[in-house]
Amino acid sequence: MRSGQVTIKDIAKELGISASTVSRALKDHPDISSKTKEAVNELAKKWHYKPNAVALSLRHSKSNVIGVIIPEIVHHFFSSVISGIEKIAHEAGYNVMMFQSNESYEREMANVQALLSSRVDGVLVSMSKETNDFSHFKELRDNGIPIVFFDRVCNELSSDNVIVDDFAGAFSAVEHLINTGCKRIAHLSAPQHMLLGQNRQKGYRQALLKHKLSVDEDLIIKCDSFEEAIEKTPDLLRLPNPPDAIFAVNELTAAGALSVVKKAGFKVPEDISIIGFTDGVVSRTSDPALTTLEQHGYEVGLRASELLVGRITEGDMDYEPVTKVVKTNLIVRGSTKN
Amino acid sequence: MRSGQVTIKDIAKELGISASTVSRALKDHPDISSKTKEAVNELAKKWHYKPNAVALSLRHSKSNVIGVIIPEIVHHFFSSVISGIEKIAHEAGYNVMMFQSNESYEREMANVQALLSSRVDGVLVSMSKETNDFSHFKELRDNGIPIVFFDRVCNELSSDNVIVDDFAGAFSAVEHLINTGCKRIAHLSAPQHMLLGQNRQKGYRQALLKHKLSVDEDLIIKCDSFEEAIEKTPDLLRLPNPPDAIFAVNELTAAGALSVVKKAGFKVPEDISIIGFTDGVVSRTSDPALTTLEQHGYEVGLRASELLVGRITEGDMDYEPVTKVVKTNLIVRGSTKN
DNA sequence: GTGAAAGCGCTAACAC
DNA sequence: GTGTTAGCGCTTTCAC
Repeated sequence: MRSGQVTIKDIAKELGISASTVSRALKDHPDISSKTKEAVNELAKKWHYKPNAVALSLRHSKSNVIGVIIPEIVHHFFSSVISGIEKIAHEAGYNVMMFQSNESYEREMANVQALLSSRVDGVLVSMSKETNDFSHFKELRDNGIPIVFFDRVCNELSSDNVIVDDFAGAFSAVEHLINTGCKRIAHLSAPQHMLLGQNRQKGYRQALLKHKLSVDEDLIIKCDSFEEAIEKTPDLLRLPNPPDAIFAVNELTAAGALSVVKKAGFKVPEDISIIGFTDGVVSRTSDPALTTLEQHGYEVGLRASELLVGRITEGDMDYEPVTKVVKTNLIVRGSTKN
Repeated sequence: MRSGQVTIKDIAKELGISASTVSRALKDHPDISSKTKEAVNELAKKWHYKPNAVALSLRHSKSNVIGVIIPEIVHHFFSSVISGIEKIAHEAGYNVMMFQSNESYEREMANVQALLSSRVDGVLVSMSKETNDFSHFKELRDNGIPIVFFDRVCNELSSDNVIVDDFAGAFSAVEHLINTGCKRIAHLSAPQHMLLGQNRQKGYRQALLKHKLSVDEDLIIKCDSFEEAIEKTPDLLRLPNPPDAIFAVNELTAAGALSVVKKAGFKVPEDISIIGFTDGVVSRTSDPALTTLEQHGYEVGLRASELLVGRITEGDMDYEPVTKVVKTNLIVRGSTKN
């Protein structure tokens, strides 16, 4: 048989007609006789004809591919986002090309170059922690490729963004603790150079202020991983006046704190309440299950993808950037009081 | 300026030379004068020329894209695999196009169609649970596209596979339970049409046999998700002669069983030991932390990707399929006895 | 040392 | 109703 996959030419030759007729027949063009259409469609089916997306891309200067750059895929939040992106993209007829920056600025730039070369129709980005030069993103835009940032966005670049409402989320988490009777609330926080870390801490402080509780700086610790929580939570418990609640910046940190607190003989939530951020499997499967803020990674993916597909469809690069905020919501489970 | 991205023609026109000369200059062809080369390279740089990968793909009938189909990305194992795949692929100059089947046969077929259309150079697949017809994969192969299966492989298809050593892993898990004094070991198993499910069950049975323990079919239940474990584990506990250990086919199932067992008032591991498969965050953070088999997803991704890139490079579809086995190893934690 | 032309697969004017 | 032609961006033989 033919080498490689079946082309329109193969079908044309077999049926003794021209390639353009085959092309038209396949897309049900009104001019073509139903007899020809039938013959073409039958043979196309029999030979498993698949339109060559590469040729179509070249022809139409449109690849129907969107590129995604994320820091690291092995995080529940990011893989959820990808999942949401993938859903919308495929529904809209786009394929998804995936790149990890591994939190490296170098890799991120290389990824952008690959995306430019691939002539993707649009790009979704969550920036690496290292990135503070944005010319590679500008280059995308200069080439008419729309970008939507998500989660790790850039406020120097006026761009479309989809972000999680970190401030409000943190605020409601801490308020929930206060409403259930907690008075000395510790915060295990993310690094403050990340907007996310800043906003969650602000929410924490604001909630305390609102309820006339003083902010004790000893109760705020930079700590944002399971291991770090195992290491640093004991210090909190040893304080002369230990906390009666812990608000952790993410779920693994909450899980770490939970583990330490239980081992130290405290009851959760009776003695110490614990609350996390991001609803992953860990929160659901821990004992007690963790009260947490649902971060809706999947939702972030959906919104970002929708926004991007819209920008691509409009085809006009002269748009007014938009920032969409995905609300978090509190999921009350066993690690906080009623 | 020009609409869209810069092409070789733009450069040619600007310099008053032909497109072919520009093409040759860019790839340092010996025939071209160094003066021309310089001029071309300078302008290419100035104008941020990027070769159009789409045109190259069409020209060379090679897309430099590999497709990946996985059941669901939001699993630590699968996202680790992707991470490994991505690393090797990019090192070898391939981009990665990602598809989720969401455990649906329909979607998996649609994904394969998209991959065929996109003219990817090779495909990596971990099959959906629903899949038991493999003609879509045959179609890929018939079109000269090499496939490497990983984790969820298919023994009806003689194909390249990268698998985790499920048999040995299961065997050592069960042997560990036996060595720590368990006698009635239940198995929460994956569907038996999946090789993975078969092999883990075989390992389970073999370990019992080796240690002269009888296999009680009542203790083998098809159950491979958190929810299912919540639903079905109680049945096990209600048996006239309940188990003193549970070997679960994956980590979420183990976590579900753990939760039920604790709620029912049994002590883990004193009354009932529990062991999982796949080392994700849930196993590390549960209480007690789960003894489990490290499944090395990243390693699986590396091996699978390497194998695929090799097949693509060989360019000959007449190869002898190979199965690579990635070893598991037992991580002993608190959910089993000493 | 450089250019012209053909072709990868497909489509869309433009013919007839 | 169908065929011819040109062109998307690039490479590569074949000229000269």
